[in-house]
Amino acid sequence: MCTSSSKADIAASPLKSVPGARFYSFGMRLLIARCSVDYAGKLSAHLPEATRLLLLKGDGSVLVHSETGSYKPLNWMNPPCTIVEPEDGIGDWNVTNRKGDATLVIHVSEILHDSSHELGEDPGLQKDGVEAHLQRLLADRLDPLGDGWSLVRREFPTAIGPVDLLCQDASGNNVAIEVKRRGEIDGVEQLTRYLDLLNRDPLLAPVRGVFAAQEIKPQARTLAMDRGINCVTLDYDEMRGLDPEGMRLF
Amino acid sequence: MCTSSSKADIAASPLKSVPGARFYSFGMRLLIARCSVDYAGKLSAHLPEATRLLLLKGDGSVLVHSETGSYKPLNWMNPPCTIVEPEDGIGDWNVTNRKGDATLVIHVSEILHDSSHELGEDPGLQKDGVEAHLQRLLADRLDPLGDGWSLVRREFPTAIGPVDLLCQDASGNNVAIEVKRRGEIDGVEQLTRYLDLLNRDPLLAPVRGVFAAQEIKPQARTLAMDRGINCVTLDYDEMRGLDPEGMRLF
DNA sequence: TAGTTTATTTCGCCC
DNA sequence: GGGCGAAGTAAACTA
Repeated sequence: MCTSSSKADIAASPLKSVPGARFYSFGMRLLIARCSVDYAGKLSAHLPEATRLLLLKGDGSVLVHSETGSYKPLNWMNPPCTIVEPEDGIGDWNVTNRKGDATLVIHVSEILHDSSHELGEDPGLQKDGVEAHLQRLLADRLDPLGDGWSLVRREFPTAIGPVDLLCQDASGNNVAIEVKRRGEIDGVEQLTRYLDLLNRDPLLAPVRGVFAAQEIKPQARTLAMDRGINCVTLDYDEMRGLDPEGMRLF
Repeated sequence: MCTSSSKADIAASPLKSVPGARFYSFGMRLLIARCSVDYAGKLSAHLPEATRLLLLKGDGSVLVHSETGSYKPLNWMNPPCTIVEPEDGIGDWNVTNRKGDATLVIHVSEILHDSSHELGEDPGLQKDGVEAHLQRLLADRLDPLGDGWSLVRREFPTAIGPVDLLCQDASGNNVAIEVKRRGEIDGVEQLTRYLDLLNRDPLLAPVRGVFAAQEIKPQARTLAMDRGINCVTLDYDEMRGLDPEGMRLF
């Protein structure tokens, strides 16, 4: 029925205990259980008894998955919510959301698997056509910046975070480049902070800045010009066409 | 980092093995792994390395979940698709869909947990105002079925799933009732399977069937009659009005 | 922060 | 099976 191997069997995810019940704080818990489910919120729904995966996320959200079907769970509860679990796991698991306008009751009759895991924060998804890809395309071919440019490093590290691109122009001067899909004032401020820092390093200085984006808002352009930062508008489709490397993503 | 308990550690879900790789046929596999992910399909997306839950469903679909966030996975692959796994699990897991217009590559650097489970078929979700509620209303008041009926059990369990209602008619004969909002051929087939099973049990046999729905399609009615299954059309509003218990949902 | 638009939408329903 | 519209929409983006 089940095979299992875990590299570590250490302390469970932190749980606050109260008599007869436990509340989750964080961590991810996986249960394979025979259960029926009742949901009452904007609508009412019911799942007849069957064996399912119960996924209890660190933020209190709950997902009920079956063996088939797409990524949408059969039933679920969005965070933030509170889970109250019966003493031995058998019985009603009551899930309520913070707003109090929905409840999910999982009637567990048998638990076939139960494990908890600490995953930590997730850096999150990067989609193409956005900053990450623009940065890659630009790093591969610096043409839009001018002739004779060379790349020093992508994601050049500084104390306050990595600069998107550090380059040298045709004269051999260092240039810090901030890449955005949509260039707004925030981006100019960000680049300004990087330039401040980079220009304190005698090995790099003088470093000037280029603000590169698919679209640059007038206010951002004005601020950039005022601070001596050049603006470059990037044509995504053209860059993608120019650069054979750009065709394969990541 | 992890606590785990499994009731049974028997054979894994059936897997077809080929040199250096395994293909899934069914079962559900849970992996907690350090990984990065690349997706290329209608769009391209990338997940930097982190520890995540990899959910490999029986139909070949794959879900990549983090510890937070709602029910939508960070990344996923819809069924049907094929999973090719590296020899020891470390390395690239290649997921391709049947149509061949999308690929998902999971670069696994460390596996913290790995378990497989057989869940079996799921009876599926029943939404409000419909099946579940009709079932409850009918269970509370069996009037629409005839006089002198009594309820044996709601969701009477069988090997292939729960029967909506098991009743006894005025003569004390068992009757299995399948409740649908819209009665179609599938529902009749479903009830037929239940009846087959129930009638093998000498303690229950003979068990006849009743197909109850708000609306019964002509084809379904014909098939039901042909199999000796009675059809009952349910008037939702009338049942709701008759039964004071029926007013509160679940 | 709130309103609007998008989605690897998913899902149900009708034809 | 293809088209249409809702979804416990969720999530991203814009103002």
